[in-house]
Parts: sequence; C-alpha cells; structure tokens
Amino acid sequence: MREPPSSAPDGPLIDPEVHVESFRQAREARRLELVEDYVELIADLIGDGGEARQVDIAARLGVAQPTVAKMLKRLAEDGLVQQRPYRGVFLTASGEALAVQSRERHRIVERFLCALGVSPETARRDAEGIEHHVSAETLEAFRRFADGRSDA
Amino acid sequence: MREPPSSAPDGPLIDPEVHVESFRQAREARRLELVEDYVELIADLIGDGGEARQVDIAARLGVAQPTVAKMLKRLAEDGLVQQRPYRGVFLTASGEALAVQSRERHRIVERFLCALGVSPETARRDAEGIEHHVSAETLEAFRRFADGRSDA
DNA sequence: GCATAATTATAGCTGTTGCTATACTCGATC
DNA sequence: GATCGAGTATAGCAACAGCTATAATTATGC
Repeated sequence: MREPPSSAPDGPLIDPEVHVESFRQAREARRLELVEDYVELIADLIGDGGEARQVDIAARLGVAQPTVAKMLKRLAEDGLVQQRPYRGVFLTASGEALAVQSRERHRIVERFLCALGVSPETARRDAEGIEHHVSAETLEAFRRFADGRSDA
Repeated sequence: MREPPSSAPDGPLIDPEVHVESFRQAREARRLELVEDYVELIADLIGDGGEARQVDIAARLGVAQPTVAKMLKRLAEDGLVQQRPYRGVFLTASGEALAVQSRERHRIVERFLCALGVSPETARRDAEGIEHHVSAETLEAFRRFADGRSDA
C-alpha cells in the first residue's frame, strides 16, 4: 500500500519539496521571533524613557530577569546590542535597523487587523504573533488594504 | 531619570500588563505550533496514503527521522497520537479533533491571503506560520473577507 | 562614608527541538 | 528460512529559552 501521492491528486497533500520549504520558512521565522521582540522592545523603552533596563524588559515580556540577561548576551554576540556591565543596554546600528523594520511591520499588521474589523485588543495580541510570519509581499498587501480602507 | 511612562503618553509603550499578556499569548502559540503542524500533517498523510510513517513525516517537515520519533513520543504522552512499535502512528480522538481544527484554520488563512491578492505560493508559505497566531475573532474576520470577496 | 535597596551577573537546573551515529526490527526476496 | 534493505528505536550531543537561588555591583538615603 505504498502508492505515490501523485496518483491521488484529490488528497490534501502538496508537493513534498514545497511543503518542506514552507515549514523551513516557519522554523526560521520562529527562530527570529524572540530576537525581533527584544530589539523592538528595547528601542521602544529607550525611546520612551531614555534607557532599557533588564528589569523593565523582563517586566514587559513577562519573564524573569536572568532570562533577559542571557538573551542580551546572545544579542550582543550577534552584534545587535551593546551592553556595559551593570549599565544599560543599547542598540547597535544593525540592531536599530532591525528594530525599525520590526516596529514598522508590527504597526502595519496591527493597523491592518483593525481595518479588517478586528477589535483593537485582539488586533494588538494577534499582531504580536503574526508579525513575524508575514513576508514582504503579504505585508505590502496588508498595507494597501489598511491604507485604502480606513486611513487614506 | 526614572519617569513613570504615564507622564509620556506620546511614546510607543502601552500598558505593561497588556504588553505582558500579548507576549504570553505569543509564547503559548509558539509552544503549540509544532504540535499542530505534526497532527495536521499526520492527518493529511493518513488521508492521502492510509498511513503516516516517520520517514514521510520527516521528509515533509524537512527534519531528521529521530527528531520525528522524539516528537511522536511526546505527542503520545499528550494523548494525541497512538503508536505501535515499528508500526505506523495514528491519531487519537483528541488528536483527530485538533487536526481538523488546525486544518480548517490553515485553510481559511491561506484562502484569505489569496483573496487579499497575495500570490498562491506566498499565501501557502505565510499561512504555515500565521495560522498558529490567529485568534478565533481574527479567523472569523478572515473567513468573512474571503467569503465575501472571492468565493461566495 | 556606610548601610541598604535595587539592579545585574552567574551558576545550575528543566524542557524543547534539532542533529548524527548506531542498533534493532520488520518485511520482502531469493 | 536466511539475508538484506527499509524503517524505527535509542543514545548522546548542542543550542535555546525558561526558571530559582545567590553573588556581585551600583545607586540611594541617612
């Protein structure tokens, strides 16, 4: 009973290679989610209060402070932030660029959901997860819809 | 320089508790992503070829076979699948229910993206990641839009 | 300036998801 | 019915993301 899938095109299964590529993309996005969340949040905290302390980041993300410390070390190794011991954390140029991009994408997704008729609270919460999985093409479609529907 | 954020409402920062809740929801969704992907894929494989073998699951997901074996053990512990040694893997009642729900959500998201004007390839790939972060309310909005635009 | 509070650093644990390498079992072929 | 290839199981490793507990450091208050 080992029929090749090609003989049963009525099934829900698509081409295996395409399937793999979709999952690979989703895994890659999953890997970058936290990094983008951190960088985006750090940029917001600096923009709001001039500094980004570990305790504030931890309080915003809802995790413990050592979890933040470990992640910041990783971000520093990746060249996204610069931290001085017992001092605040700052974004490097590339970290700042990633933050700007993430924040813009986040903003578009949230605005799009609202334009679609989703409640602001749900839009905010869903956008936090969806933003990381939206490709450039889909983001552009979101932006067009949001602009043409409610704003412009 | 520790001003409470409430004195600077022009900043991009929202209420901390709300922020935490958004991130908590995103983390929870992330935790369930893989489980849903597996269950959905297993249902598809069984529906297509009558069985779901580890090698096929691994080939579809783009991971190694031991990775699949380990995950199946976890799914079995969670009561979602039933596996007999050296035999195939089958869905339990709750696993089947989760698969049906995941597949439906996936289908709606993909259809919605297509209705929005996104290319089929991008819609397929983005849907793989987005589906896990769409709440019931947003899903309903997606369904309404897809129905009113292209299908019905 | 010194004690204390707040913050950060570090150690060590758990659970998850991936990998390679290797042993085992099943089924089919001869 | 022994062999051999396909498929599965298992062992062991690494990276990641979370935690608690505790030490080190900075900042604050007196």
